[in-house]
Amino acid sequence: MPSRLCPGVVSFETARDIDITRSRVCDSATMTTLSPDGAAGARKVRRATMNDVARLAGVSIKTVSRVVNDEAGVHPATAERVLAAIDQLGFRRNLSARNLRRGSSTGTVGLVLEDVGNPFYSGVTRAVEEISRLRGRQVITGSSDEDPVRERELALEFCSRRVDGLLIVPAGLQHGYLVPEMRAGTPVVFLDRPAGDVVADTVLVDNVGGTTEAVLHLASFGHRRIAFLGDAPDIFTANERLRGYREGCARAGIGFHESLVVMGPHDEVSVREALHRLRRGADPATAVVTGNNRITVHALRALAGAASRPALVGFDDFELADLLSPPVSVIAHDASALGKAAADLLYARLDGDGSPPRRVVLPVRLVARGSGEVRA
Amino acid sequence: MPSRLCPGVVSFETARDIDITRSRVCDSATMTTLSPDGAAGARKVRRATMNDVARLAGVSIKTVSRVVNDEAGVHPATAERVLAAIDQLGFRRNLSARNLRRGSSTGTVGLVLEDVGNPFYSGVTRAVEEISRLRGRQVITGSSDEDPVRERELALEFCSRRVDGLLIVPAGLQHGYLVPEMRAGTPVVFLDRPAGDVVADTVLVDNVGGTTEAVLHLASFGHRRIAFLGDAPDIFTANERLRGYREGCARAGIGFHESLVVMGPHDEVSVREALHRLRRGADPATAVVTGNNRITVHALRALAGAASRPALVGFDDFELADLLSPPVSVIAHDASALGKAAADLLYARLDGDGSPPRRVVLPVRLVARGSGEVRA
DNA sequence: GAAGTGGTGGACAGCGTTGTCACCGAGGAG
DNA sequence: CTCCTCGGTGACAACGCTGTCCACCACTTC
Repeated sequence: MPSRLCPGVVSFETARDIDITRSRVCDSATMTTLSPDGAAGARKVRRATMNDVARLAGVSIKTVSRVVNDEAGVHPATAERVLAAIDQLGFRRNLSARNLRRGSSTGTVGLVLEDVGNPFYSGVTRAVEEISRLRGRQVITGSSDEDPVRERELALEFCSRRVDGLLIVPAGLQHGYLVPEMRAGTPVVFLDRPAGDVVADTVLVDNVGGTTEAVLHLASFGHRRIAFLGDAPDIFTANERLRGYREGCARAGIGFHESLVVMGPHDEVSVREALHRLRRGADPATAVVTGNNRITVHALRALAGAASRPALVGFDDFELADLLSPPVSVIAHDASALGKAAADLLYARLDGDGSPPRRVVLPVRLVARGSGEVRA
Repeated sequence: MPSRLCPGVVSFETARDIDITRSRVCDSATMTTLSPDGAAGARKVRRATMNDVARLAGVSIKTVSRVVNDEAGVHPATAERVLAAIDQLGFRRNLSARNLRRGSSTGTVGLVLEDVGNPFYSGVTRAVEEISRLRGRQVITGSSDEDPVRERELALEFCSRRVDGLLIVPAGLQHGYLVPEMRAGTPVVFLDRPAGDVVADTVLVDNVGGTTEAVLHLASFGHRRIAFLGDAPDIFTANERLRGYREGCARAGIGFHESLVVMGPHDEVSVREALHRLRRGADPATAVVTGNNRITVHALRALAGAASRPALVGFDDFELADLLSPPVSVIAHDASALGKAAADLLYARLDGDGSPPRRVVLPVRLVARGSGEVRA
């Protein structure tokens, strides 16, 4: 057993540094049955084609095609021979060649997002996959890591693969590169953020409304010094949420104070420092709105040991928010609803919907759990 | 603003029921610039081919190919004309046709897992994607939802698409269907669980060792009535962890009691009931080992309001475990390490590694945070 | 003037499929 | 016996691209 007992209480670790050199390796002797080829390995072997099957079965290639495609008009005995040959050779129809010849769709859609590893986007991915499954299509994903160049590479690569449609969480603001693709008939739907300079279907969440609501909610508990910790303002959602914050301040009649706003990019340290700064001095912040779930989590960690806590409302819901103490109030929106709405829009286009581009804004909900319901 | 203020404190909700019919829709009039085609839409248009480009540029198709592929020996002026034509027609090389002709790889690998939406697997996905990116390959994913039929469909579909390799989190125990594919030279690596009846590369985590360690850890704090809540025993990892639990009980000298084991499938209700049952009576459990992160979370929710809590160690780490009170002790293993190890193995095969199939067992780590360090 | 030489471009085949059309032999109608 | 139908089958081209090979046009060199 390679790991040892840890006697003490240690802080959170992601176990990212597990030492792979200490991994155990068993050889095949301890394993069972059914080796695919004595000594296995990826020897580069030409795959059997219909031609090979045809030769072996003593029929023409066309007959093989008929059998493979379940076309009528093949003598049962012939079909039998063909199937036996297929089995013997391990033949599997080459979909690329098929699609090429038929000029039909490739049965794939491309999904470009910021990071598949982020739970929010993996929820989106799952929803897209689910809808695509019903439509008989496969999903190819790629993570842009918020890099416009990478986004472009991915999207165009997908186009070269002739995806039937493209779902994109935009990383940048320039999407002119997609115009030829769209003109060529590839529908594109933008998710979570709009494209900068292209008119296309877009699915967003109500960033402004949600943040406004968060501020009003906090103000209704008597808070007048409400801070906002947001992501880098060149990210669409961050900027929108900042707008919502301003709007909320205005509507609550508490004024907008530059000094209460700290935009990112944020990491654990910067959030900690920002909170520290905001909460000292003569007129400290008594409440905080955090601009996304990463920032919320950083904030919670920074406040973990603190004697007093500001009231807190976070944008984005996250698992276990209800089990923390106090439970965290959030502006919730649903990754799978976002993915579903976008996929539905895409498939409507693929079904021939030629109406003008739509912009769908999904509602958000304030989920009050406790952290935001504290009197000033 | 479609949503309203929620005055009270409500319990956790996933916002899954957001009403899409209340979504706002803006028409394109409110949008900006650069419409791809006056009235857009996915009119099915034949995409420009090299032939079209050649005609327009007044050169042969081969010359276009040369330009597109940056081959030497094209007069700059000719290249210029070709590039202009490409631009005008929005031509983009068809990768399927190219790969078909060249007999080269499709530059894709297939990843079949249980659910992309699950944070653990999305971590795996991200790692696989990252490695694949370095190798210039795209990843196609599919979720089997623990259904062997679906897994098989996905894997074979991927093979039809001629993926260069396959990474599979097995849903069932029969994988003979992959033998022809493996024999045809498609390398397959199994992740997280072994295949039932095929010898192939496999990457696992140390399920037995981890659970044993959890039990010994709890026993070291004086617990002698340690319960185990595990997933359905036909799932490999669940069964292995049960084995580890037995082993731990044996080594701790506390005996194995059938009545302290409750295997799944589990949902929130069944976990709640199981815990309730285990903790009453004359000789109640004073400690619990939970068999995966879902079960751990269910257990935490069930215990949230309770007056007294059993000591708890969960298999699988999860975000925020350190911020709960008490912080949750876990057996941690790393999704991205798993994905990376599997991808590395796959690419080694693609690079020609013909050695016998390997089984890699990644170590796990006990991360003691508090919930498990409670005296009996 | 004949024979190389290097730079430029095209004709053609073929990757693995499928759509079109034509063929062949058996059987039924006239 | 001829004509026609019809089930079963195959030859062939083509999908979009690239590898091979060859043609052509200056030029240079003997």
